[in-house]
Amino acid sequence: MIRDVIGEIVKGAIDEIWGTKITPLDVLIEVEKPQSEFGDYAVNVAFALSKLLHFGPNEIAGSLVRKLNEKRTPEIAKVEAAGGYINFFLSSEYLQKELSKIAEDKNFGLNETLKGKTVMIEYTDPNPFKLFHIGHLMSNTIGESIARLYEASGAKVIRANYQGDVGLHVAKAIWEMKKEKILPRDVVMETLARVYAIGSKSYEDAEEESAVKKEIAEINEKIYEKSDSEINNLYNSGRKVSLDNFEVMYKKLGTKFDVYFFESEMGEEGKETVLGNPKIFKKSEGAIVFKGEDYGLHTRVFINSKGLPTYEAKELGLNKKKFELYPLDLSIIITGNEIDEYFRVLLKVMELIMPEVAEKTVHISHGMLRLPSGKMSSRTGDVITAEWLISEIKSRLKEKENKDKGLTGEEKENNSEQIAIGAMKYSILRQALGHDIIFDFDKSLSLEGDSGPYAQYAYARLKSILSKAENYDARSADMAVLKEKSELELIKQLLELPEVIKYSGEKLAPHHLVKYIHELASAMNHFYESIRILTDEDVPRRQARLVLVETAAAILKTGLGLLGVKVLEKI
RNA sequence: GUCCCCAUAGCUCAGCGGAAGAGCGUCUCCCUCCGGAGGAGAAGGUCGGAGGUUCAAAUCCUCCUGGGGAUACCA
Repeated sequence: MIRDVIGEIVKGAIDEIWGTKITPLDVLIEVEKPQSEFGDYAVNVAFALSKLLHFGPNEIAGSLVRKLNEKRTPEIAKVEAAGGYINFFLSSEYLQKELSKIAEDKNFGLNETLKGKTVMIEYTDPNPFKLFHIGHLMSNTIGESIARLYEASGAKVIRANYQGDVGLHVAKAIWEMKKEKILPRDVVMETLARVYAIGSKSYEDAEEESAVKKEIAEINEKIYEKSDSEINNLYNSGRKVSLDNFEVMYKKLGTKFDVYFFESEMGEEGKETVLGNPKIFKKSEGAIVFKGEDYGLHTRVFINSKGLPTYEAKELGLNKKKFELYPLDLSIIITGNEIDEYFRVLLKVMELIMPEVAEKTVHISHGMLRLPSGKMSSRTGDVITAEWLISEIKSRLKEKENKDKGLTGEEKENNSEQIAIGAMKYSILRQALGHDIIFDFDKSLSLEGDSGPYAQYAYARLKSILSKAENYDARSADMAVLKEKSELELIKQLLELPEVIKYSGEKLAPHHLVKYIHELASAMNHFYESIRILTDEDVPRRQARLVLVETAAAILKTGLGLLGVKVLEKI
């Protein structure tokens, strides 16, 4: 890569000038990307050298530039010293040559740093009997993007989904279903949304030791024991309706899970694990707990006073099972950040009782999507569902629909769905993980500028140009005719892709890729505003420009694909 | 109380040891021209405050202030 080339020649120059005084190991040569007006790449070794050599950074940078200018490298057109920095400008010849290479490289951008590794990524994790809300949308969007980034680095990715099909939330819903005398066969999604909201409100409003709380606790136990046939029937029906509903959403979002885990399957394993480690867990007030305070954490209950495993115990079972079922090199769990500290306790417990699992398990979290009024909650019923959000974006898109491009009704519908989902995913992935997104429609969900639709639109325009073009061929076109600034800037941008993919994957940070995509789409828009393509009289140049358009479109498609955003040929 | 996370332009956010950035919003321009969900330009910041480390701090450390989360049988 070009960074390595620059690093090498700088190292060579340092060695030639000061070889007797310092070794190249004394200083770390970092090649970074400065603001574009300073150059394409910059090296700041002069600052570090100035301390070792007792000269000013400016003077040292100047000496290095003089040395670098003595022998030219074909990749570099110009080297400058400025304010202690050494700035490098790439040559047109280099850019043109690279473009011909990537124009024919179908796998451009991908790398093999994780080849042979198996990685499980657990994400989305919705709970049957509850709605699929925007929190799940966030988890799904982030998890899917990270899964794709890992695949782009050569890993075998197993997409996992852990769904909470037992627990108090289910009991609350069934309690209300029983009260309303709902028959199992009549249960639909709307029923579940309603009974859960009412059941959970009743639970919250009820006094301690009240009949309501007792009844719900009793149902919870019966679900666990599967001892009551009426409850079993309601449970089975509600569970299936929920899961089918989730499946529709996964398909819409473009996720296909390889494995589903259920909370109901983890209780036994988890309970055994806890009981099998009496040195780690302690009895306290009738429950079995882990005293986190000994490790600077807090105490958590693993088996409650009724003898039932809590979520914590089940999570132990789950993580154990993951490694029993698959030869994992890494297990990533994605959740909301409100359970960060809970997870720190859990990981500490895992470290103590299954260190081989713990050391390969990573928990990363995202912030909450918040309403301006406060925390989003599905308990009180003011939940924002994924379904609602997508349809709301769709209706906002209608206001700015383009004039007719000869699309059928079906194509239009598919377009608006994909643009809405793209806009939503883009705005989730746009910011670094872990921070809350204050969900204000007009502010946080942009459809212009740095947004999904902007990138999809740039792609559609390139495709539109290509669809009107005569035959052109990447093998015969000579890229040396591409000399305009906008052309060269676009090529530079294209060449960044491999590094961005690698970096975003390593850092588990899709937002770096999002930033790149915006810069790429912006370079494209600038490019086709400033030059003519189809009407260019110079035939060889027209051919070369078409190859550039085609390559740029392919790279934008790759990049958006890694975000889980679909491109559209026509908008 | 204790423990985590956060504070950068009017708003939403990048940057996380080297040269203050993007989008939106505001103000100017650009459709005889391959799609205006677009392009060109301008205004706008002592990076919450105070110390410290460093040749160099938005970035690292300490304290303070303000916001969010967690803190025993929900997840």
